[in-house]
Amino acid sequence: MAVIEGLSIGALAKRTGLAVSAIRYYEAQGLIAPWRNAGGQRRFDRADLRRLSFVMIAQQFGFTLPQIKAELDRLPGGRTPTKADWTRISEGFRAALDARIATLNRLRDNLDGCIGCGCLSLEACALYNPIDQAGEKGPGPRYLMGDEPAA
Amino acid sequence: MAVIEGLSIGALAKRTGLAVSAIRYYEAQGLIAPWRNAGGQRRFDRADLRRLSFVMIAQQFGFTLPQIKAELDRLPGGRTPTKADWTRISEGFRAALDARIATLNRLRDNLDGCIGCGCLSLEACALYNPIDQAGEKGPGPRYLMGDEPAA
DNA sequence: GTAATTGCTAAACCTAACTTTAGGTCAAGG
DNA sequence: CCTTGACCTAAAGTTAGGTTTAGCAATTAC
Repeated sequence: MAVIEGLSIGALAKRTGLAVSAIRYYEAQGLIAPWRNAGGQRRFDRADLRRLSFVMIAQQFGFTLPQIKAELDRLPGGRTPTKADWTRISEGFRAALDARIATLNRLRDNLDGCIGCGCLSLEACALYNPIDQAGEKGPGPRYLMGDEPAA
Repeated sequence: MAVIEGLSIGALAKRTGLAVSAIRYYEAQGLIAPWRNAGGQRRFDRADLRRLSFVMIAQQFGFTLPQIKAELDRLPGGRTPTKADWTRISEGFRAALDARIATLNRLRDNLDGCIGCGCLSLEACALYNPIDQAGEKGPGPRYLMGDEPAA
C-alpha cells in the first residue's frame, strides 16, 4: 500500500536504457541529484528521466559531460523544468551543432581540393592550416564523433 | 661535411608540429617505421613527413589509429607512395566524411522537430530512436543506445 | 520468515591516445 | 675535452566515460 515515492535506480535504468553504474556515475559528476529513502537507497524524480534523456541526446551530439552539466545547471532550481526551459536549451544545441556541421563541411571542401592534387604536403596542403583551432578544445586525445569509416 | 641521412625525430617533430613523444608512440603502434643510425637514434625518411601528415588529417576526420594504420598498410611497401596512392586513400576519406555529415544533419533535423515540442520524452522523441547505430564500436558507453534493452 | 533481488560504497580496472618521469646515452659546439 | 642539448628506454600517469568487483545492507517475493 505504500505509495512509492520516486523511482529506484533500477527502474530509471530500465526506462532510459542506461546502465545502473552509468547513472551512479552521472550523479557523481553532478548531472543528477537524487535523494535517499530511509534505507539509504537513491530515489529519483520523474523529471530525472528527462534530464537523463537530455544527457543521452547531448552525448550523441558530441558534447562532453561537463558541457552537458553546464547546460543542465542553467535549468531553474527548485521547480520542475518546463517545456520552455528545455526549448531554450535545445536552441543552444542547435547553434553548437550548426557550428560542428560547418566545420566538417569546410574539412570536406578542403579535401575535395586535395583529392585532385594528392599532395598532403605540410607546406601546401590546405588541410593543415587553420582547420579548426577554435572549434574543438580538449587536451590530449581529440575524439571527434565516432563513425565507422567504411573505407 | 657528413651528409645527414634521414631526419632526426626532433626535426620531424618540428616539421609536423607533433610532439616527439607522439611520434615515438606512432612508431610503437606501427604507423611509421624509422631505421636507426649507428648510435641507435631514429632516422626518418622524407616520405614519413607525408605519412604523419596523413595521420594528422585522418585523426581530424575521426579515424582511430588502428583504422589509420589499416589504410597506411595498404600503401605499397618498398616504394615511396605516389600521388595516385594518396588520392585513392583520400577518396575513402571523402566517403566517410560525407556519411558523418549526413548523420549530423539528420540529428539536427530531428532536433529542429523537438525544439517545437520541447518534449525530450523517451516514449515520443524522435531523437531516441534509430538515430544512427552504424558505429557502435569504440570506447565509452557500451550500453548507451547500444544493444539490448532486453536487460 | 526467509530467500532472492536489488541497492550501497569504494576502489580497481578498461580503452584511446598520448605525456611525463627517471635514469642514462649520443652528438655538436667552443 | 667538456658541456649542453637532443635522444634513448621502460614504466607510470592522464583524461573521459564508464564497468567490474568485493563485501554488505535493504527490499521484495513467496
